[in-house]
Amino acid sequence: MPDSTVTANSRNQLLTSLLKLDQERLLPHLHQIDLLQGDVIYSAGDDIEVVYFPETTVVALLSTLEDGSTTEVGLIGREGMVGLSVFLGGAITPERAVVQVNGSALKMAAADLAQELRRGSPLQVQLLRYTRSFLALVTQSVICSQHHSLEARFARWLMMMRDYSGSNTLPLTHEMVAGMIGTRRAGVSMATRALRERGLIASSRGMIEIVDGEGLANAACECYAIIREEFAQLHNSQMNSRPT
Amino acid sequence: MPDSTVTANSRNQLLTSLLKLDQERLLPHLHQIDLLQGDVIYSAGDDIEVVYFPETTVVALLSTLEDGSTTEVGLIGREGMVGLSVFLGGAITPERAVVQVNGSALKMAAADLAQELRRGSPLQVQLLRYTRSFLALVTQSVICSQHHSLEARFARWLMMMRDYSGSNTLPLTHEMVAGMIGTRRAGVSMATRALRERGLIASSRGMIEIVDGEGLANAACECYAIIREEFAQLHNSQMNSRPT
DNA sequence: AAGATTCGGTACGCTAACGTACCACCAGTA
DNA sequence: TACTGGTGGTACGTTAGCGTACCGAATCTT
Repeated sequence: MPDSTVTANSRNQLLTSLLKLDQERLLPHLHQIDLLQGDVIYSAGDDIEVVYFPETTVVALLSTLEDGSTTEVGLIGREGMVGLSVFLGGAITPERAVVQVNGSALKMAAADLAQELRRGSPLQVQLLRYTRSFLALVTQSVICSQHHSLEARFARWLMMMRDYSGSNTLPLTHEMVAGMIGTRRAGVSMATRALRERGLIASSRGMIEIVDGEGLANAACECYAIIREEFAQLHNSQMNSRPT
Repeated sequence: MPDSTVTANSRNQLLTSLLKLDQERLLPHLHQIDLLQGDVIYSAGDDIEVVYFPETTVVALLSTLEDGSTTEVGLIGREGMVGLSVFLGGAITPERAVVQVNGSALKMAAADLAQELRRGSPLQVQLLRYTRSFLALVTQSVICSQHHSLEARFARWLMMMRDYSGSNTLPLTHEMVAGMIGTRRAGVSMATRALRERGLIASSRGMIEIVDGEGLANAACECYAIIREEFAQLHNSQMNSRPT
């Protein structure tokens, strides 16, 4: 597929919200790439040289402590960009970015993004909005990890993964999930059993399937609805500024 | 004191990092105000009509759950601005903002800020940088509240309050602290006793005093150093772009 | 000075989650 | 086919922190 169709067909909402004129200027700098689950896009402390606009892939930002324990602090899908730090005026990223769901993204050199922003691109406004939503997501995670039970957080996380990936079938080991929601592997196993016994999910080796989405949403903490609402608003504003 | 000296003398680092030219354009829109501990600047869901540039005051952003429990998600002092949402393209704030430390701030109508930004002010770059640091603060809080003990988080919080307020003597009730770090009042009382027995703090009714700052920093979780480093970098970049 | 209110110290039982460990099993590989 | 590493189920003792409650002391009010 020729590069010239990349942006027009892109499913990344930051890009599609731009005018044709602006999209075409970005085109030569964008390159499609397929990302695989487990790919490490950035390690903590890396210089960011490339940013990514997910189309169908989903990327997690992970924060790591001295003792090696990790927690996911944010998910990024087609509504956003991986490498926000560049936009926010920093060269390095404080978190690890790991691909959660196989899929496509468009990549772009950080320098090209910086130049595009310097010329006063409308992308600036879109990125500001996105930053707001992303900040809301992280903010909610603070109080969530403080006050909500493992099971409720797990349910929320599964629902969010479903929304981001568009699939009820998630190829995940308990170990991976544990690293995301910041608990032990054994804890995830127990939560999985609890949710399965309530008829909300099914699971097999390396695979979790959402059987009853509505029920799972109810099992999730309030944070799910709050975040969903925030990103629904972002989506609307992105679509509203989209060229016809 | 006449308004004309407000900006030049301001101790808000976002403002002092600007060129005289830009400062003078902002001047007519800035008004000094004294804030008192407990003042609620925004309630959750409020339309933001005014933003604040703290000079000596410290403001906390609080997130609240359905059951009424709260947790602080960020502190804002003279390095930043209260009302970031305006900058990020939103009109409403998702969190409550409450004054923690008596002091001065400069306030400005949100509309005036928006206009200033529309004209391509250098303030934009400063606010982007600040957003980056603030996001780093919130991000760290996610993993912190997930993995660190009450006592360590309490120690970190005290140290941050010391840094922000510039005073070792903090007028705080246990109840207030509990609302900040997201626990029970009784938990704060116990943590206070533990830290006092270690000779790190002293306390009396409505007052906590840091006796051994270095020791308290050691008692705090690693998050303290990480956040401190992030804001030290912000401070440097703010000072470097400051007019001579 | 008396009364009311806020604040802090402390205690009790309880539960979620931890760290760890062991085992069965499934899926590749030799 | 047997071996091996990754995965998930489950269990045990431990603990941090919860919810709640009660009381005395400090402070404010009148």
